[in-house]
Amino acid sequence: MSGENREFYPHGFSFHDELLSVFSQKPGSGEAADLGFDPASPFASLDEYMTTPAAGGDGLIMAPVTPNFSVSSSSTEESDLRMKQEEEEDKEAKGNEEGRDSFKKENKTRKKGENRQREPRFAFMTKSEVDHLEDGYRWRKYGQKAVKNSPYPRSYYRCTAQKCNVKKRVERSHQDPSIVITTYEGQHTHHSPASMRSSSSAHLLSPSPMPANFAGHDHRLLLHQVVSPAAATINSTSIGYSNPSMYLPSLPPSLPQLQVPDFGLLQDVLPSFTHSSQQ
DNA sequence: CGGCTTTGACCTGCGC
DNA sequence: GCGCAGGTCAAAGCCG
Repeated sequence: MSGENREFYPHGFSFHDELLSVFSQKPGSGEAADLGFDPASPFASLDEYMTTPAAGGDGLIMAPVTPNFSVSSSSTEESDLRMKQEEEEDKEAKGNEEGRDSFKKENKTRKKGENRQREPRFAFMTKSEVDHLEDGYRWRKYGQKAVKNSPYPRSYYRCTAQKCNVKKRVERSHQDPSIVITTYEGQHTHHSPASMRSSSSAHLLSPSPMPANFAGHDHRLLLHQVVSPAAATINSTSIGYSNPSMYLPSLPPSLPQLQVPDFGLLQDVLPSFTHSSQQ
């Protein structure tokens, strides 16, 4: 489906239009402040957190490409999304550690009052013409539901790899139909099939497990996309990190002059990228 | 024929 | 308890 794109992105990863914003949710372990937005933080909202570089922002990336675009919009949909994620964080914090390989049974047998096991979630918005963004993995659609207050349905995908329970939801913003909201849940237990086809880049991959949306992605491509909106002529995708510092401890020397209009060096936009601490 | 999408039904959680 | 919304299942159909 994206064979033509692999000429540019040999990982099989194709990008969609413009990277708008990236925000993540911490892995469900109760360590609320580690990777995601900390409800107890001094920031009144995730918006504020995201737009406040001083926050450190581990796990939260704001990388506007379009100067006019503001991730700090008061979009009710975005607010809802954040609220849901924060709620899920709370649930995760209370959750127990059970096997995750039979979520179906879990869902069907879990009684009210019990906390459903939640995988780490990671959501980001992408400006894209297509709903399902090519990310190097193979996905099987297993459901679609109409979303309240939105004319656009939400699609549910599951990774086709065996023993890989990564799921993702894809929905289009009703506020801005050009924006696709993708939520990944879980971690891949394997490498990106697309990346495996490219031995030249396979060494860049982190060992699994890794963020569902990121395994097999050369983050330099993201950075390149950030600074090169012109690349939108290629089908392009935005990428998010549950903890960017894990995967991009320092800027690759191959991209020494990354500049983001109005934001200076990329490090200034994505401070967590340059954090030396890793976890 | 295998893999994938579609879609209605079903289940669960939550608010009232 | 009821209704709503989100999430998932699974049968049927499509497609290469």
